[in-house]
Amino acid sequence: MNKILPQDFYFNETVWVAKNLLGKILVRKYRGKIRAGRIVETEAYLGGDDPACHSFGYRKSLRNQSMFLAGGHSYVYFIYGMYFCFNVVTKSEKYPEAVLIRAVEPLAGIKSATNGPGKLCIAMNIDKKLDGLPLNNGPLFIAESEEKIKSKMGSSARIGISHKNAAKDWPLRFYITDNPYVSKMTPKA
DNA sequence: AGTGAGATGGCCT
DNA sequence: GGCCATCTCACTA
Repeated sequence: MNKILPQDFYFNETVWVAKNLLGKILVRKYRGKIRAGRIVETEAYLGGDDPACHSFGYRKSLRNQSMFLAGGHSYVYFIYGMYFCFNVVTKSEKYPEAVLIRAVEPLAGIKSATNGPGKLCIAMNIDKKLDGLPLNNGPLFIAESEEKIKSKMGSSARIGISHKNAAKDWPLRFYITDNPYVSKMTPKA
């Protein structure tokens, strides 16, 4: 079994974590079975000073309270009335920052598409019950990849940010170029 | 290929 | 009431 990432991996700067999660393995244990995928697309959300982040202005609410946990916890929220999105919390409790996992490449036990944040949560059975959990050895964790993947990284503005948002052009989306499982969505104009 | 609308519901002001 | 860190389908061309 691959080595599980230590919690201090997540204490680093959020952009560093977003870039370095590319290639890592997301593992979901559900009813005694393993579902796993290689992370190929992420986005950084920079907490109190990021107008596109749920915790902008350091406002804490029922929905976003998991962002105020220490790095290495999950933040799962419900969006558009039908989808969940999965994030990894970074840094310390003082900084409500996180990395959105936007797409994974299926490796094991996956039966449907994983090339988007809502779709990968369906494929890996990630929902609100997994919100706020430590990503160590529970039903959901992230592990090193054993083989070195030769891949280039690309970046862009984040997807789905309102055109009125001051942070809509911030280049905080990272992905493995030429990977077919990167989402097809494009930033708003 | 690109655009636009609808599904669908919790949360915030 | 309006806004969403989405996705799919139907439409134009």
